[in-house]
Amino acid sequence: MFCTCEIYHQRDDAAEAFMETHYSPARIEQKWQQAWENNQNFRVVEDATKEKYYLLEMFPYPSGRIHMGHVRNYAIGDVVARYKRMRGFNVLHPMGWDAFGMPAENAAIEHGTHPAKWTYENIDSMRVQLKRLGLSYDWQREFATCDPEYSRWEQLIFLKMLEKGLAYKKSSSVNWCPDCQTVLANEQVEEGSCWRCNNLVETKELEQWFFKITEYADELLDFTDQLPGWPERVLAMQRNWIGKSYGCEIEFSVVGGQQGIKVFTTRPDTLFGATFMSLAPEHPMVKQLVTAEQQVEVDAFLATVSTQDKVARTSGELEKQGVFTGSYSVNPLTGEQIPVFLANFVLMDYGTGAVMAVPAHDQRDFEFARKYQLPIRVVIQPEGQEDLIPEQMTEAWTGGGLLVNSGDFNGQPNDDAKEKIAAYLDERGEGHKTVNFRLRDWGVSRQRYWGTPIPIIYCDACGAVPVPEQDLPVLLPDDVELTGEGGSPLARHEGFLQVDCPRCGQTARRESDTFDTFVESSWYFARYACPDFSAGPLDRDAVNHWMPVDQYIGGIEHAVMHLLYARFFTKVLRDLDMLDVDEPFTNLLTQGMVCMETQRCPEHGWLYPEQVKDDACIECGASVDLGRTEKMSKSKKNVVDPNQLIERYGADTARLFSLFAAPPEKDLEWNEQGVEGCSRFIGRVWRAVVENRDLVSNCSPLGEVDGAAAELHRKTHQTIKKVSEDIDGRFHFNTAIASVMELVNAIYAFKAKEDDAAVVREALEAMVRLLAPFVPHLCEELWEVLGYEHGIESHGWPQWDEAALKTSEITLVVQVNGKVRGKVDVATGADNQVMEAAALADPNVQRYMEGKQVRKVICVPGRLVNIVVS
RNA sequence: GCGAGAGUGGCGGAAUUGGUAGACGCGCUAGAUUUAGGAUCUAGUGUCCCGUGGCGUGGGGGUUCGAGUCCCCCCUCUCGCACCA
Repeated sequence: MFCTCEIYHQRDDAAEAFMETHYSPARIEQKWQQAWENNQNFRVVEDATKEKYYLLEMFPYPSGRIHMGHVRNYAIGDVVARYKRMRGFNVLHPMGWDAFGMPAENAAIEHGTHPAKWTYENIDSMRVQLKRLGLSYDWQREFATCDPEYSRWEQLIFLKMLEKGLAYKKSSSVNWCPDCQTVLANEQVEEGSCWRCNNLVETKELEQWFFKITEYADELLDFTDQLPGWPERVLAMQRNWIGKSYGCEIEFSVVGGQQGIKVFTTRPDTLFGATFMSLAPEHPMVKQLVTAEQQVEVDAFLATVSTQDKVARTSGELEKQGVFTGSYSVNPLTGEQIPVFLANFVLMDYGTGAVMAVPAHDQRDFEFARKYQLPIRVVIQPEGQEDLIPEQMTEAWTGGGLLVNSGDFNGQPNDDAKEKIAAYLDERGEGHKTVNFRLRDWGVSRQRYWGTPIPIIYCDACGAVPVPEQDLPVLLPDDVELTGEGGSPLARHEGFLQVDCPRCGQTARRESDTFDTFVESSWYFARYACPDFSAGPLDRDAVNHWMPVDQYIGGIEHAVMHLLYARFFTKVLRDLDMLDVDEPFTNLLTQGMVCMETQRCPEHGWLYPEQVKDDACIECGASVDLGRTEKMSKSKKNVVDPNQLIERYGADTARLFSLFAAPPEKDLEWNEQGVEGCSRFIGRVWRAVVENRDLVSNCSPLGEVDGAAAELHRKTHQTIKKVSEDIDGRFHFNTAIASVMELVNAIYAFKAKEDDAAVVREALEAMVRLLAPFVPHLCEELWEVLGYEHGIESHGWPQWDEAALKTSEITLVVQVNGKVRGKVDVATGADNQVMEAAALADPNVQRYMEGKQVRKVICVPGRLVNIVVS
């Protein structure tokens, strides 16, 4: 058919030509994201012919909107994934959703939206946002942890742990808001009050489920020495958290009582100085120790302590308080009767919940003794100092020294006495050496709706009965009303609660608590190996193929909890025969925070960047105060929305700036002008290719080159080497990008003639391929402009040619007495004599040697000559 | 208090094993583009007196032919832990 309006056709052609010569991120980013999806470029299956590489970034909570922290985290990961893929690895790079948690319940309470609806809608919108960044995930492995298919297997793992005795139930104290009738996490207690209703928080004893992480304490600690790919500070934090300490358990008998009191101490050497004893208020022996005369006082004290929340109890700022029980115990070495106190700073869940108090040598005991006028006895005298006199002491002496007032042990160095007193006690059956951990078992019960139900049924006759495997998963009921008050909605949901006992068939009730959401994130990385496996939690073959994660990337805020729980779970899964590795993450990269300057208007408070124009508030025109640079947060309004950024500059620019502005492990300071700079660089890259397209198309192969062309050729290969080494292992993306910028500058500076086309083409191709992991859309498009049909990754990573790096001459620095006085060119590979001769011949060098005697000449081949004169 | 890390131009940051300190980018300055430009290109930009020179990596000492880098002392900042017996 004829067209009646040929003019429009011409216009279309013109428009097309325009679009192809002008960089349009919106067009090419959409084009390539579509292409990757259509071609399934990032889909991965086990492949015995390729080396596997499992790259994982910490999966996000589906809050609904991505923030700059996500952009940075996932941009870093994507560079590594794309680079490794180009290097020929079979890369597993999955993404999913840490989908259970409180924000969904809060949204339900505030807006009446069901947590599931809220969560899945957020996931849908966040997936779109992540895809807009062009991240190379195998989306077919995506899952959300709130999916019943995930819960099913988590519940099964729990049942297996129960069988092995790794999960158990015990009574434990929690923060309790009497008004909201609910349990609060430590971070929901603000200055002793409930974050929601501001009422005073109490502690309350509740029966809760625990995972026996302490059984793995030693292994978790020992393996911190076998994780060379982890940052030292993360390992240090974990060691600190595990807190292994060597000491002694000693039993003190009670005057007039049958049962003794056990204490744990790291200082058995100070035992002769124990002048009283402090027990945790929750100690099980409190009732039997309190005498009738002291009852009233003790009850008052216990009442006070119960109003102090857990955070305050362990904060260190709390005033030391205590009360005498009326009872006495016997110091096993001195035979002396010492009073037994209750003290608010003694914690029931560390050691034995009882402390032998040695006021002369422990600061807390010292303060306590002074307050309640208890005796202080020095048993260690520091060497080379004046003797300690109790009445004159202003603080405890916690250092070393020789024992005094310690019977047969007098005169011994205290380190020796630790061993000897422990041995002596052991002999007499009054104590023994032991180790103690700060790490406590992991309480996993949460009195919440939006979590994985704990698969237990309580029967009056049979007790706590596990839900039979074939009845899994225990599903959350849909018809719940979330108000935020009156405890967990599950505990009030009769339809959910009522169930027959699987063992005896009698009417029973379900457990209404759900798991801590850290449980889901403790094994998701293994499930990515087999997301659709339906015969169990993990497909052993697939998991053994992919695990461990070769590189894990995420925020430092997870240094202890998540990363320790994940390590623990891996060991549990190993011992349950579900996988075969000891540690989940071989290498860990903890990326820094994304920060930005804060801005404040005297009238309107914190301002978003878009509320400021020319350093003035757009509302009132007042000049704004620049605050300090801090982590981006909504409360300070120092945030940049990734979606707006992508709209304005494109995903490639957003990615490039995140990677260029700072090395990954350091904090990144967001700066609009820096973003502009990256955008400009992308424009330069684009034009370098487009403007040279005619020159380099159909050029002859690269032959012998010399002069400026040889220099560009060398620069190309130097850049390939530099970028390869910066990415591989070092993760110095900022310097990798900087070196490509140098190459681009060199391309611009090079005045190409017709017969230089091959050198220019080589430089352009290297530039495009080296940038592909960082700015993939741009590079795919330019690769196509350069005439290639298949995706850029299929061409692999460029190799540098060692021969091309070599120059016939190199420039040496010549120093006289360590100061640079000249530069000379010598042939590559020149020996020391040649170097020295060239250096001595330099006129300026000679000036500085005039009238002096040469003492020594140091030659560093290829670098410098240093002439030492006197 | 304990533990970890950091301190380099106006700013973000380079300098991988001790070998030209300040790569690269931002900002700034000047020039070009026969109009303008928050576009593009080119050049300059640690600092000090005029130079082919002096000084310069938080401060002080040391090792070395040579120190941002190694050793000792001190100062400042950031992060984590903190009544753990």
